[in-house]
Amino acid sequence: MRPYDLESTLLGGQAFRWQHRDGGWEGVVGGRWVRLTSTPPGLRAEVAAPSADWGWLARYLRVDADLDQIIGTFPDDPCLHEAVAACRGLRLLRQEPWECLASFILSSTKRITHIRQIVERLCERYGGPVVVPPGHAPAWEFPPAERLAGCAETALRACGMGFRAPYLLAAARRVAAGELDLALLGRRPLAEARTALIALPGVGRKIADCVLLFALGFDAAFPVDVWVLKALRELYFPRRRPTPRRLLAFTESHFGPHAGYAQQYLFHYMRVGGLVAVSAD
DNA sequence: GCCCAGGTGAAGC
DNA sequence: GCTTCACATGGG
Repeated sequence: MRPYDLESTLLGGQAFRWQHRDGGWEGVVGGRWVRLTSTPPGLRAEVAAPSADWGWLARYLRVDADLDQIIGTFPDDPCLHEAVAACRGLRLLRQEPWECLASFILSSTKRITHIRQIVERLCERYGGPVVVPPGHAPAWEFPPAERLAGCAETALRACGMGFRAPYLLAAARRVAAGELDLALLGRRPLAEARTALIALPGVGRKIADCVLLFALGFDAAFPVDVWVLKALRELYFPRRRPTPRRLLAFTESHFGPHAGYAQQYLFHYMRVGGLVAVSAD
């Protein structure tokens, strides 16, 4: 297996439930408790309930993704190569669409640590318990849309999500009612899937692209948040500030078919402070 | 106390 | 079309 960096992948702002414990990463995938450890050149997974087939985990971790091939499609651009070199083994996950959508609805103007807190509170209160190893602290699944659709807005607010509560509730109701079929979106063209997501209140281009990229398999999606915006401006438009329209056109044309991977490398690179050294040159 | 956070929607030029 | 601002909440 090619390099797989669990820390930058699991804690880098794609998913919000993984916890570092005793040298491993513990989380819940598809209602199953999992503990992952890095055992170069591979990964080791422990589960609490017997599992005959590991397809669900391989799919989530995208272990079949050929990282070298993907990086090979990036433009020949020194800034991007520097970002890639700085976090070798950073991967994209393929998350459950509902969990991903709900989590990113909660993400607007929130720090990653705080998003994690809100999501965990939501799971503790409304997610069913999952099987954990004997003696292990309890763990919960991510609450299904049907469960949250039945909650009062005030109950959701009590999880600390503030003005995002009505947005989460509206999304849960539409998914639970079958008016929005997230699995189906993954089989539609990117633009169509994006339009369907943006139709939800509280979901704009950025959150839609996160869901397209992190859950629905659209590697060309390119979420632009404050960090990536900063990276794009400093690296590619150092002189004058581009209009949002022009910036969008650039992200859609410059980075290639796996633009979303490039985005994640830039995001991670900015957050660990790598760009400071580059722009100081 | 003040500032800001993996944004969005509405209102103002 | 582009810019500005409110929107809850918690941590630095």
